Amino acid sequence: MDGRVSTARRATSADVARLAGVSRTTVSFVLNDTPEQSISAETRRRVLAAARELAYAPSAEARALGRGHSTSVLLYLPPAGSLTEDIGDIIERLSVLFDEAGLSMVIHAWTRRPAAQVWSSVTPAAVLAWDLEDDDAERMRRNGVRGVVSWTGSDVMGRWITGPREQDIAGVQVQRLTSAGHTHLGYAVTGGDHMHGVSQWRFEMLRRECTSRGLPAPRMLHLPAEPGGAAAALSTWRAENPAASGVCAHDTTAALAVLSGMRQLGWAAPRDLAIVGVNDSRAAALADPPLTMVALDTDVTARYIVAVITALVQGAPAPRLPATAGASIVDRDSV
Amino acid sequence: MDGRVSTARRATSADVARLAGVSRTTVSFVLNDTPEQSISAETRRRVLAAARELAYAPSAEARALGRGHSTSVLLYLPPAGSLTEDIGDIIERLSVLFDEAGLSMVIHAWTRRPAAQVWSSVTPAAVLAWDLEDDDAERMRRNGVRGVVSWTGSDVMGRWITGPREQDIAGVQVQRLTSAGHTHLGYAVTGGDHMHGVSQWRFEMLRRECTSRGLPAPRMLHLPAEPGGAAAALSTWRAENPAASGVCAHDTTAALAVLSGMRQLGWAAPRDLAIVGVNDSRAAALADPPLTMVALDTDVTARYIVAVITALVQGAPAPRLPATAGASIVDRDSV
DNA sequence: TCACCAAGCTAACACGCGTTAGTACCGCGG
DNA sequence: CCGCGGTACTAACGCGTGTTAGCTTGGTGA
Repeated sequence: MDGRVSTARRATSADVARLAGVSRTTVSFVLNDTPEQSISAETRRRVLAAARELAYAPSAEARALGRGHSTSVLLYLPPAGSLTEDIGDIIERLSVLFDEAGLSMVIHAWTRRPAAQVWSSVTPAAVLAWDLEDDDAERMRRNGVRGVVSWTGSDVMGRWITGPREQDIAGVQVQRLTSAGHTHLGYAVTGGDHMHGVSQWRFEMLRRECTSRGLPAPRMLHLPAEPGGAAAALSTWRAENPAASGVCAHDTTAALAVLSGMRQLGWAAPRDLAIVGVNDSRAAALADPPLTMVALDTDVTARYIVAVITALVQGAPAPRLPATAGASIVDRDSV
Repeated sequence: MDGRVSTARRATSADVARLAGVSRTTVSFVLNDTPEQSISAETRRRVLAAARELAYAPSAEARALGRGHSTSVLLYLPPAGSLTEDIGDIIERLSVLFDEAGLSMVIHAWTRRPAAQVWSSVTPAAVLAWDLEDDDAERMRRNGVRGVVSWTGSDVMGRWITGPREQDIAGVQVQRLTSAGHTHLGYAVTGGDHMHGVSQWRFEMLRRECTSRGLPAPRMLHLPAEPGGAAAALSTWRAENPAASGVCAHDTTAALAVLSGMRQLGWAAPRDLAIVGVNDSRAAALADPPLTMVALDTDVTARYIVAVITALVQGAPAPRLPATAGASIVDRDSV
């Protein structure tokens, strides 16, 4: 119950040096396996033993200070309310992978206050943002951030990350619906989401996919989050687009909202309307009927993001998108 | 498309000093409003102007190096897969609040590798963990971490954070079910979750709540994630506990799983089984029937967590739990 | 005139690390 | 005996802060 502050001081490389009876420099050479330096086996053994005994771990701050940039990656969270299960999965994955790459992930919510103050607090090696203005990106670069990557924005980097991915998603969705005989499609999204970059981008990809296959352009279906409103929005949308028989939902919530509205109207899926959602989740699997979803391979996606960022941090050319696209269909009963 | 590295160097306090025509020390005095130091109005003005012109932001690393600890709070993520919508909300809230408190939040996934190496990468001022072993906590304290807080563990700090909260949740759940006439209750949880500290802890709280009200102890209902298995588990559970008429679900997924199993068995909620879930979500509101849930006030919770941690970091006594408990019922149709 | 004080500012150190430029030692060919 | 090269190590610097001790300058009382 006490708020007592431990006075324990963590071990420094000087402590290790003292215990091993060598200089601090030698400790650094041993622990970093500095090439072109010859250390006798006996000395190396003593240093390692001392380090282990003191549970020595180098200070990231001091290291960053010397090198000029830290090993932390600043991740801007998506707009409020969109930290959902699937995004959570990717973040979890990213955390592990960055860890393995020797980087640590710092998370900040996306607020509109002067960006400088935010990244000043960490001096990140790279910034991974959900959606990034061009001038923000440029300002970050000018302040020494080595990698600036956005998931959805107009920055070139962004397309590397999610652009092709979004295209794959749209492709899988349309493919599944057309193979079931649906040609007139809709794009369903809930709440204020339709204003965000992600859904704009995905809607655009969907449009391109449809025109490239010679299908009519998809029709936007904007649903409120409450069940009652969903039914109303659904019936007016059907009245305006009588031919539409299949809908691509933006996420699990949108798919569930469509389902809920249909239930109120006495419609059944897929008989009256077929649904393909994006980002599989437990809620989607447990819905009635269980939802057919496009699953994003979070591991592939996360791995690629980490590969791009580590490359940028090291000044190497960024890798090309992996061949395995990472978007696959999970067939259930809503198509 | 180029991975070019910007050569731009960020401004340091020395740059500001040069531009303002004063010493670096004076710059530091002005920018930190160091008390007991007298700076002329004119000098102060020049320094502030120079700092603004250069868009100067102090280096967090250098500051941390001097002070001995950083301003970052290390947040251990819950075990894989449990980063759900509501937890996401809290994390989002935490990020904003820590930001306002001048702390930055670093996220690490919970892996079982030597903890030392993890927190060495950030030298955190505090650690906020989902579940923490006592010896891990002690080791962190010894290594200079000022605040060690766990959400669910046996650490005293943990009880400050979520202990009373869990108790409130259990209280609200039981209250709602008993007021609807249900006295024989169950506790539903999915997947491997029943092994984790959170659900153990909540089950325990539920048990205490029931005995304190003179009700029989709740019966654990463990559901697999797939719909089919849910139906089977549900019917054997009912066979073993024929009197049980109400169930407290651990989260949205558990509530949906119960619902899905009931659907397969031809049961209807609340007629055949009443359900109260925890942590309201959009999926719960869109279920059939819409689920009655206990909503955790994420803002109150997050605010309290931040208050405790900032107090610990500053060496002040931690505040008492706020009066508003932050757990309230969201009435829908499953009770 | 001298001592003294406050105001306003600066030199210099510490923080913990990586790294460059060295130093001491030793064996060996000339 | 001298020079040379390789091995094994160390002194010292810089990274950008915050902070302590001290330095000048001008004014004031004795």
